[in-house]
Amino acid sequence: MAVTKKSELKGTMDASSGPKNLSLNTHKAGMEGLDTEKINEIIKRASEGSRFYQHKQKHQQHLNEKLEVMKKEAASFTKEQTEKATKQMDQLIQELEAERDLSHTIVHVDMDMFYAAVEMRDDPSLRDKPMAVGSTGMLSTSNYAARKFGVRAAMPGFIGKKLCPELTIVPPNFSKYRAVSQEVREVFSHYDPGFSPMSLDEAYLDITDYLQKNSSLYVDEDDGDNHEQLAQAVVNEMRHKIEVKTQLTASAGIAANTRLAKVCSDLNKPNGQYYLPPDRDRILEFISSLPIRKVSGIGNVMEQHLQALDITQCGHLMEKRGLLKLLFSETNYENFLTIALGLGHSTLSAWTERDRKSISTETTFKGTSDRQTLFKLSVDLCQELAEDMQEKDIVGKVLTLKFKTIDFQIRTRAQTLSEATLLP
DNA sequence: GGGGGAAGGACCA
DNA sequence: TTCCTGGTCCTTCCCCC
Ligand SMILES: Nc1ncnc2c1ncn2[C@H]1C[C@H](O)[C@@H](COP(=O)(O)OP(=O)(O)OP(=O)(O)O)O1
Ligand SMILES: [Mg+2]
Ligand SMILES: [Mg+2]
Repeated sequence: MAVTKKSELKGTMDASSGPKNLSLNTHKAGMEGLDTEKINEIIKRASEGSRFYQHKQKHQQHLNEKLEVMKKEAASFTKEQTEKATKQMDQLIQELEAERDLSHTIVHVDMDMFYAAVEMRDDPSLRDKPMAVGSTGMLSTSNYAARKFGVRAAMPGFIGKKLCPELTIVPPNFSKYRAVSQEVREVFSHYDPGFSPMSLDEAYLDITDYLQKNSSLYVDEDDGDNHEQLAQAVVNEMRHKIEVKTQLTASAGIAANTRLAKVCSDLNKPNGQYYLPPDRDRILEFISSLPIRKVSGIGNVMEQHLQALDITQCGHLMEKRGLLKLLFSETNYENFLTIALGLGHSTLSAWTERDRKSISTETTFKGTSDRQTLFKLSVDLCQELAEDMQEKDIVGKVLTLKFKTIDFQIRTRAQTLSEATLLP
């Protein structure tokens, strides 16, 4: 059992932790095309029979049933229905196209194997050795030597050890990562004072202004169409500055909007960058063969839904747009269209000065049903959360208790308070 | 049809 | 033997106006 106390400022809930499909998450990042056969075998053997694995299988089974229902529904639509839906989607496309904005240059910067890189920098004995940051219970990230063995983020440490017995596991030092992150952000602010940090190790920058004002520093004037040269030079310099300042490398993607920039930052990892020209045809060409899973927001479950409809690349979203309109919610099919068109936020205004919506603290411990033990843990978490809120000068309106059973079911109980309150 | 509340779930780093 | 933590946003259901 695990217990969480969460205080929220608005009114929603959440859960966490998403398992993978049936085997290893090979798509994400790091090493491509190694002996995945063997790796999956080891993972399966290590986890088979465990409560976690049982839970995962149950989840997958439930999903399979839903996929079957969806496929039946998809087969039941008439040609007329699909054609009509396609026409309606075409109308939407017109509206979306009218808003396409290719005038901004957005950069997504993402540090390479961030936590692991910091630990390797500060302890030379860890370099060249496979290592990961985390605990026996869970790894936050791994270095590239470890990724060769299939050791990855969101993998429990004990499985990492089975894949790679010589793996060194280092406990995380969050205050250190926060300090490094601060240094990196100082570099960002030189290129875009309004940059949007998305986590400790990544941020979006809108360098449109910077390019316009400083182009003469990087390229010869009157050189015709030099946007690529200019943007590449600026981002290269930025990554270089980060490396000089922190001894850590970063990768970057340069494109006309945040969605594309994010995809691009992954393409030449580590210590590389990728430039996608702000040109409609080039963007559509790029996006059409892109695996849907590479798009931020499409996870394991949605990938399986789409795969069941033979949609694996973003271009397929366009081909099957009528069917998608009939099967999915409005938010979903509109999102699919923007993906298929290579659209996204071309400014960072959506992210500026967002107030936080929730604050929480949770802990996982050895399973118990003992009332007193659970009560004591709850009180401690409340205490911790209250201190955290006091420190950050936050008041809450909704209090949520979250608990996780030994078979990984997550339940939440929430109560709205009549007044925003600090101490429950 | 809507808003507010409660519960659950997908996804991200 | 063993599968984290702290966030965001979306969907569904229910009650009620
Ligand atoms: N599932 C997770 N749980 C906790 N922390 C995580 C998790 N995934 C990632 N992190 C942390 C550790 C990472 O160093 C940091 C940045 O994530 P991310 O950029 O995805 O990977 P990375 O920087 O370690 O490697 P990469 O070189 O692929 O970018 O966030
Ligand atoms: Mg990273
Ligand atoms: Mg990242």
